[in-house]
Amino acid sequence: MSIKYAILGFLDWTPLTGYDLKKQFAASETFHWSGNNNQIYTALVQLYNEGLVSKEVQDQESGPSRKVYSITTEGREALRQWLLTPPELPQLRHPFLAQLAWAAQLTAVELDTLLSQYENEVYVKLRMAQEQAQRDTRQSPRRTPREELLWGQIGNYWVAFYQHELDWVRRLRAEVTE
Amino acid sequence: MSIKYAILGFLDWTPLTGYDLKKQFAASETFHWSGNNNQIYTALVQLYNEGLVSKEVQDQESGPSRKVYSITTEGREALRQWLLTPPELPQLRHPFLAQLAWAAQLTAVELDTLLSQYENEVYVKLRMAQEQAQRDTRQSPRRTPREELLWGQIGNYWVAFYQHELDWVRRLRAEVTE
DNA sequence: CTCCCCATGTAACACGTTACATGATTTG
DNA sequence: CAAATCATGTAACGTGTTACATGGGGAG
Repeated sequence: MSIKYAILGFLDWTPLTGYDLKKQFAASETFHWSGNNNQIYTALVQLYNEGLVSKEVQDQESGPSRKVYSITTEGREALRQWLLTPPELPQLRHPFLAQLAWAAQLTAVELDTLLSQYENEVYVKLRMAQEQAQRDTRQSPRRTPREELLWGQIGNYWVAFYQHELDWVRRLRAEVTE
Repeated sequence: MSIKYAILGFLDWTPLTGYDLKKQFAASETFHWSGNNNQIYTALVQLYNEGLVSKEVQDQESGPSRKVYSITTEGREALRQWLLTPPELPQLRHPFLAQLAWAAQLTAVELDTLLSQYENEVYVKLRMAQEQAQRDTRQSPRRTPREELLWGQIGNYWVAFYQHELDWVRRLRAEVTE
């Protein structure tokens, strides 16, 4: 469960509640746990039991009490250890390729419709990634130039990925049409 | 469970056993169900119950009896319907980006080591994808030029993906070093 | 009045990976 | 003699998604 380390990373930045973390995860594809209640709250409990985070309960007049989590010294050490572990390769799941694999039996029009739909969806995603990257760089209050560079290149990564995808499908569409 | 449609696709090509399918899946990243026993055999049972495939049991003198599955007319129809469904966007899971997000706290040497490890792993993957693509085109006994084109572009896709990844990490490494 | 935000959590389900279990035949 | 290949399947576990449940406060 690498979500634990992602959480430790955010908490190393500043103390946060489960709800805050949920928003952080939802905001970036890099932390792909799509704003997932289930995993975040259970991971926080586990991290707490392992002593990697501490919590401060703030009772509120209305609603459930906020639980603000902070990283502990042990947590910082665990995070650092994880940072040094060998990198994992990306996992790309691409059901559309499987669809295309058998799509030769479609008519020319049907196939082009499929490709054009895909092209549009990718285009929308690309725009979203671009806006996200801009938002990130504009307000980026990163701690060091190194961190700034890394976050910049990460945002960049997603833009480039969808751009690459778009180029690919456009080329394919052209080839299929002729 | 889109694995069912992937199976139907292969069976539309030629009758196969579960074991054959397992090898097919293992051979290509496009069908990302990593040669997964569990899902293949249960999916076949389900497809059979739904009447989308038929099976011929061949008793053997030794070992378990082979079950050769063929696609039925209903199966062909289901496959065609699936081919026309709106395309799904790719899902890219990239834990290394999450690692990088917090890697600014590492020393320059540690960070470069990490990036160089990653570069090597991606390079290996790229080479594997290239070989796979070559093998595919060389022996490709595809049914139509359209199918040939599509399979070619799919193999191509994986090569381009890892190439893109390699370029990205090399650029990043250069930027971090200076 | 409805919808969204805050804030916590649980439950059910779907999907994926690894390992286990059996056992003959072939290859190194 | 060990190992990989053929060929079937099951079990356990881990991860990920969606929906449910509760309930106050504010905005449109």
